[in-house]
Amino acid sequence: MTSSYKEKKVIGIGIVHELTGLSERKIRYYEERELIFPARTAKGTRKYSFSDVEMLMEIASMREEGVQTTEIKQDMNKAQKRKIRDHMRRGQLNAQFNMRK
Amino acid sequence: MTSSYKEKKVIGIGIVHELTGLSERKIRYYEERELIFPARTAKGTRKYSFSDVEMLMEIASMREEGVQTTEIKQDMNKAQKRKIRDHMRRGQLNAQFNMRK
DNA sequence: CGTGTAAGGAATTCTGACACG
DNA sequence: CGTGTAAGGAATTCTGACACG
Repeated sequence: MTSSYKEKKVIGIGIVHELTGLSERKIRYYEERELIFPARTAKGTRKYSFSDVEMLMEIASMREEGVQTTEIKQDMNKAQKRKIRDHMRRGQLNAQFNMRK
Repeated sequence: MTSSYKEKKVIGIGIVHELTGLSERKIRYYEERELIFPARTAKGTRKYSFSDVEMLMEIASMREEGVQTTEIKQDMNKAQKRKIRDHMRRGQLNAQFNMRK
């Protein structure tokens, strides 16, 4: 059930700029590099979630350390795989648990 | 600590319209009647929180039942007082608890 | 590669008002 | 009282491009 406020794409780019301190140019560029995935309204304006905002802040600090967008993307993929692996392991444990009762 | 995503004023009126189904006219009118209190950006555009969105949905259903905005506001005040009363009672209990240990 | 900027258009939002009831 | 709408202006956002490096 991933329908929390944190994931809802409702924030305009102007507010994201205020929240993160990043220029709109940068925000759009990180999307182009596929580091974030805003939604679009019917007429094409971008909408971000609080999750996206947090990701942007992480991107910002990595960029400050000189990390390139490509590397950031690789890190994201690793983190994602770790998450899936953990998720599956938990599923297995639950399966075992259910077998026993 | 009321700094959760739910309270952050980051949503434009267009999205609030999509989320609630209310016309922008209605949304602005309920503000005029002091039922909701959006923030304003530096240049004057309204920003709402998820909390405001929820309140709007409650307002919407009360209006459908024919409840007038004035009455809705009174209900809000009652709910608010109840909240404060409960909050204080809890504070008292905590105080007593702390006395004993 | 990452980011700034000027350009022109399209979409958004704002206010005050008139309308109806 | 509650809500729609047309009006005109101001602010927002979008894309594609040129610039620098």
